[in-house]
Amino acid sequence: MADQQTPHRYDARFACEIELRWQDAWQRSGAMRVPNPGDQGFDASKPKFYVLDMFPYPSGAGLHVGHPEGYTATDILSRYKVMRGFQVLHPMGWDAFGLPAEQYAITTGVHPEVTTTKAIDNFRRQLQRFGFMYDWSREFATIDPDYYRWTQWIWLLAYGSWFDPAVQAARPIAELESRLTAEDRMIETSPGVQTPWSACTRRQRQAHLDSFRLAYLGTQTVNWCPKLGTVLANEEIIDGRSERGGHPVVRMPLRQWMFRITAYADRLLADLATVDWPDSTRTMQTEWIGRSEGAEIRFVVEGEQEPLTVFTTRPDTIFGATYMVIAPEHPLVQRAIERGARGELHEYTARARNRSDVERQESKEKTGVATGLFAVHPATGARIPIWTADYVLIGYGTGAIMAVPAHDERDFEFAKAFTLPIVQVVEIEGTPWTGETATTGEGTSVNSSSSASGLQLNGMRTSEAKKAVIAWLEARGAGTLRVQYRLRDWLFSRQRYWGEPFPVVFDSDGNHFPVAVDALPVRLPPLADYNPIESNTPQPPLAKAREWVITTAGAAGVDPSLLHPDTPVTRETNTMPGWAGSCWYYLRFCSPKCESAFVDPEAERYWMGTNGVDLYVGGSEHAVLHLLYARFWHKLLYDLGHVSSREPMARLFHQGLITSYAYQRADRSLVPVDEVDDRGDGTFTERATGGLVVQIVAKMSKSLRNVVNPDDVIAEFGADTFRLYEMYMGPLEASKPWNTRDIAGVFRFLQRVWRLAIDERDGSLLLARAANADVERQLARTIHKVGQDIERLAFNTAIASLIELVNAATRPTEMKDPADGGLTREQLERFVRVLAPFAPHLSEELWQRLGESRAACVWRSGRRSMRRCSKIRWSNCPCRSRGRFVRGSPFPRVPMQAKWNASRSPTARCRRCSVGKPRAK
RNA sequence: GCGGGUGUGGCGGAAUCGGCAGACGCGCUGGAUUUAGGUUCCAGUGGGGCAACCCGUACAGGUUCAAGUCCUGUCACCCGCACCA
Repeated sequence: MADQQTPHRYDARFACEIELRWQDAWQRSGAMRVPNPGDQGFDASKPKFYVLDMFPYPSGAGLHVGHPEGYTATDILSRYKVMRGFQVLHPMGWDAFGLPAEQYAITTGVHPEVTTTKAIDNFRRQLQRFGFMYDWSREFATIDPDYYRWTQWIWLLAYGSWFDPAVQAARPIAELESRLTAEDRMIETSPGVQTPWSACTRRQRQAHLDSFRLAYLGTQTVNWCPKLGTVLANEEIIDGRSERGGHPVVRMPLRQWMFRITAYADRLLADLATVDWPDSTRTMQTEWIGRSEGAEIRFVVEGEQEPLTVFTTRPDTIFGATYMVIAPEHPLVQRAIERGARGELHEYTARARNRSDVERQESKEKTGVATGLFAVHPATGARIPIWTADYVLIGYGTGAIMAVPAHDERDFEFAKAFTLPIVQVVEIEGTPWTGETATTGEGTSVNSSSSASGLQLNGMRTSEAKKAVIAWLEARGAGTLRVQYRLRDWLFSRQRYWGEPFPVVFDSDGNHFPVAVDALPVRLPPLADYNPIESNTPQPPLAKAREWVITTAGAAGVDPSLLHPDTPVTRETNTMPGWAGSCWYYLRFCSPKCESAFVDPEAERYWMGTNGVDLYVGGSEHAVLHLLYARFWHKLLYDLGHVSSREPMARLFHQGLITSYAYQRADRSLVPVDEVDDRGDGTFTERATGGLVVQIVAKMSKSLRNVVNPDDVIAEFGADTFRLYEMYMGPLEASKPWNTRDIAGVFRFLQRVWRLAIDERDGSLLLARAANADVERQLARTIHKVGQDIERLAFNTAIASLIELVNAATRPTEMKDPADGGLTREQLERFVRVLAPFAPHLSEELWQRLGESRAACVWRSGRRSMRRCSKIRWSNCPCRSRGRFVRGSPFPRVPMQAKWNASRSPTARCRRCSVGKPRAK
């Protein structure tokens, strides 16, 4: 607190006062507005820089200290880039559809829009208090009808498109239709029946086209989460439980809207090489897509028309296939039951179906039942039994495998459990075959020949044998090369209320029809009761809005040429998942008010350019889900000519998690932070008992009472200190513990800055009469370093060098005349510029007191000559005598890179070293 | 189990290219200023030793004139995936 002697001290009250004043001034002057091409103030000569934060889900709990971490980083970079002459787009908005608001509505009956709007207002207030340079005129939320209108529009675009394998890109489905008409192609109208296009009924044609749409209605085994009352995408499930809430998930077949993301698997994979993203994230996406090359092999099944098709990555081990396994859900199981298999089979498949994924995860013990069917080995002609077991998944490959127990651990375990034959067919160097375990990996084929079929693999390397088998299979029509992905199509329907409605209706026969683009948005109807409808088949809450659901084609906005306006129709009652709005928001920020398109093409070309967003900052928890989905939508838009870059985000950066300290008793139970005393010697005690507790690092959580509220911190130190503290904690990408005690350090730094320039007694400027040469050199070096550090997002070291500079320039107490120390007016002006991106309010205040205006605040790098360390260029001494450094030896920099040779040997050099001279700073 | 990452003082961390380990901050110690506390300023602060010096970047080896940094192995923690054929 400022006392009588120092009324002009930089304390929390004063910091808050100038912060609010400047925030208001920036807001009123429109300093944060960013013009678009064609707008007033737009300067086409300036390069653009688009920096984006992952927009938040505005929860009722308000801002968390984790939010401002990334936002401060991007704000510093934005302010720096503006000073460097860039036109910077740095927007903010709200990812506002989602489960928490809906679940709150279920318990309280308050409409999600009410709670969400309130939460948004609170988030905006909190963010504005940090002085972030967001262009608030571009703000929007995904729940705004003006926004979700275009989310629905993009969905219709996918609905009206197909993936043309010839060009590996999305094309309008009308092109496919005209091609079918022109070529009068034969299409499959029912299993095994081919009909020429011209002879097909309208229904048949429609069904055929529907099977190609990128957004399509598919019956799939879905992940139903009873607790959440909705289905979930594969990506939203971790260890058989919902990512959100950790509730159990069961599998059931359901007709749902899907996205054909698998069509883009290869491009999503290949283009990862073109972006500047963290390796960890690219690896995770690569693994999620899970491309594997192998063969599809068709086995003849005794007494069946249809062959059994399997997928294997090791076709070379075909001679080691001693049995087959099909998933319990495989159609052939049903055939086996029909053909009179034992009751055991029926029992097993029924049990496997009901077994939740959680249970499946828990026990990996192999179970299974023989189906009684036999397949014929294509090379040897041997009869091999077909089993069913739940270790084979219906969702991957063909849901069937040829089991090669000798060279696959899972098959080996199963063969041991059911005493099935095991035949070694690969010899692996360094891993001798013992028959005790499976040997996996590549090697040389053995026991792999059959004179009858002419397939000879013995002696071949694995890669060679694979090719030979595939060629042999293809020649006989018994199989082919195949690429398989782990990635599945994206389940896009949710049985929720608080999401974007699908712009689609159904007639009484269940045919679907799109809502015309000019009838968008399809608005979410209000509802009194948000509870999910209890039912065996999942029923979305929207079904309760009966007047909305039951309507006519005309009222719903279906094109009259598709359906007569009086036709009774029902609306789709599923809604889109939370990811929908975040898939394209970065595009809307380019022209948030555009009414004629989802994005204004000129604005899109300017801000997105050919590489997309220049820097995207957000948590690594979105490494797969959001970032994969957004890339998919972007590629779809790219194919259809709506965006100009192949990838949405050129550079990606994940800020680390801000954790907190927690305290543990000897029995590992946790003690709330506010019940612990620091004894100051690195040990901690529990206040109530006096017992020793151990400090650990944990996520902030209510139960540990270690959650830090940004509002409280700002009230105590000001926003500039908060910003500086979070940036000074450590590397941006690292996870680091919040330590309230450390904030004082950066607060004191800002006080020193203030005291350096301002007399605390009367508020007047304190300026040095003449520049000190050492301080001047350090200032030049600091400006250079801070610029470099900002570019590489190393804010912690940038701040450290600012502190060093201020420490060097600080006047000692005993100095009588303040003009003998500190910085000159000109030096102070340069210093304020480098400080400004980090502590914008304090800097602006000093800048104004120096009589300058913000517009003139450009970044000026120091003169190179002034950055040199000192007049005598001392350098690192490579000289060692008996393995020891000899200090203080002068040594030119260049030869360090040069090769060492005898004449330059350290001993020779050290003879010339002048030991004992001081090292220059 | 597989893949990726991280291990540096009492604490957060620095060392960008293989070149004086511990910048900067917290905490702690001492001093000056102050009636006092606080504030501010100055100095010290990896461990051992009176010292010169010795030891020190998870552990064990290796490469190199030189290793926190590169290589091999081990351990611990974190993240992702997990019966994906």
